[in-house]
Amino acid sequence: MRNHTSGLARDLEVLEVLSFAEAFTSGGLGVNRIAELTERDKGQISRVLKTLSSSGLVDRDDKTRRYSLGPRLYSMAMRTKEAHLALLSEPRLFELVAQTQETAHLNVLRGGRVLTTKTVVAAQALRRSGWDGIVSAAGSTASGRVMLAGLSDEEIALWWLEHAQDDPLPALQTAFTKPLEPINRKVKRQLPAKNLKAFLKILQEVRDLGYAISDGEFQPGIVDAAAPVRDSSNMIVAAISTGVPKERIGSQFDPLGQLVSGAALRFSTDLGAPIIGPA
Amino acid sequence: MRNHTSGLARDLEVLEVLSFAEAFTSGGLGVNRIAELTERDKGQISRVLKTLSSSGLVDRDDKTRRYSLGPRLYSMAMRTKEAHLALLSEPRLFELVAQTQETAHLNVLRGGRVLTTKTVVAAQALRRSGWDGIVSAAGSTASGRVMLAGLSDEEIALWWLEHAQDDPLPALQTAFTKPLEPINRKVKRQLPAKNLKAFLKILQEVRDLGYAISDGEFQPGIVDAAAPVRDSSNMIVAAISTGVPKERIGSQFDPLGQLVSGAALRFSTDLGAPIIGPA
DNA sequence: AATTAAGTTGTGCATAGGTCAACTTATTGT
DNA sequence: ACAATAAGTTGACCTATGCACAACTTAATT
Repeated sequence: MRNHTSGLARDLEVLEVLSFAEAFTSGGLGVNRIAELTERDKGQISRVLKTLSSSGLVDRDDKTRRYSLGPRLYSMAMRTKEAHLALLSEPRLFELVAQTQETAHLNVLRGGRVLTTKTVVAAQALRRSGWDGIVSAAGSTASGRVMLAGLSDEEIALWWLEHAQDDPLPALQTAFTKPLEPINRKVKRQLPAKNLKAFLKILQEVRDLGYAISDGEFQPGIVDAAAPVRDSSNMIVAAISTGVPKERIGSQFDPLGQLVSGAALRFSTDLGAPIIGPA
Repeated sequence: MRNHTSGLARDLEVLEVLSFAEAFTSGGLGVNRIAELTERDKGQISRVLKTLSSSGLVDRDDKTRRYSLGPRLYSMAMRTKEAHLALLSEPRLFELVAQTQETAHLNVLRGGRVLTTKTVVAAQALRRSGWDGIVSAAGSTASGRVMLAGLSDEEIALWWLEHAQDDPLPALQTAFTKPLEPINRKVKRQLPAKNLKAFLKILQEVRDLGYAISDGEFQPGIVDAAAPVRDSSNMIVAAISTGVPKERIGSQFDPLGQLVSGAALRFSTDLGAPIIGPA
């Protein structure tokens, strides 16, 4: 079968590059730099950027001739379902922060990874540039597991086949940091479970508990707890999570799990989820 | 001249359509509908959507086979927040300028440095052609201190270890533009505090006050005052600052600090920050 | 089960876009 | 100030891309 949209896919890489650049540079990137990073011809990149900027997805600074992500992107994003979820989740995340005194997140599942769409930090904390938009391998985070646990075993098996090998970080990010080296996909990552069977067993435990725990898997020394958020059709659409330093709770996971579960349950009812008794 | 990116432009129309639809429909649009709205072949639209959804820009509901705007859009937009902050801050900076008759800035923290992203100059100010884009060592500016004060002491200690030796000049920017050359760290700068302990003490004072003062540290003869800006997650995302010639206010710092605090607080509520009582 | 609608995949052929180079406009250095 | 170098834009050839149309597969409706 032929591809038929590889040109589009290539052009979208320009957006990816600009997205990463946003975090590291100010003032955007020039045509040449983008051409290098995407390994394409600068002439073509010049034309692609012209089109992208005429749509408003990227912004051109006429003075410096540099490009960065545009305002249209922002206004579009505000219309996504994730944006609504992020907005609506706010009060519940604040409640959770008040209870735990730790930073709380709202996460969604995208392919093999978990994407943080909203973060509420505890009063006296400033998480450097925030985790919003950061993705990580779904299988090794509490949030990922709690969302996967909502699937049937067959669906999980399919997911496993498709995504178990996904890198924990998007390949482009490393490509960006070391722009001259080819994308290296060899890096192995530690799966929380070596095989599907063990993974299914873990997810069964998650179902029984109602929440998931990650003991230092995502960040060393941090215990993460996550619970599922369901919408009005009782589908799991997101996860609420929070991370606590290991020394604060030791191995007393349950109280934390209960708090996170409570927050997720209240948010679910906000969204119109049916109230169900203890499963 | 030939067009060279009209295919891309056509494909971007799909995003436009989806963005438009987001407001009026729930559950997204199907391939056929999108093909109608864009006046294109449904086969091709099917393929375009596959590409767009594999990039995460659009989201496919496998159950209903409908497409809507995706989470990647949201995470990209979150990275542009800095740029939008600069835009949104304008009216509040103008207010502050009206009150102080001095130039006001919006600053963000980037690594060990403070970056000025927006400047509003007072009418009768000597034209310094703007500080925008200028970076300076975070520890020795009022803005840097006020943003660092939002961190816990442990996080500040980490920051100190990592960044206390950073040059006042924008190493990050050049490092990015010329990734192969080592960052030059030889330049010494004067720290406002010689050691971490003294620095922590200063930041504690900043917390108590609600604003930070820099008496001639940044520029000789200029007193800078800065206050923290918080977003809807209650996270400190920027600082508003203003500099006044020493002879204008002598050592009467508080009135200036109050003005800057007020401006920062109003801007914070613009951004949806929770209104909290005196901490 | 039959009918209709929605979505996906296959293939020839025209054209969009990749390559490379000439040109124009900034930036740097002497 | 000028030359030299770098960054960005435009031009033209030619092939791979993606469009049109249709065949096919899958889901919804009767």
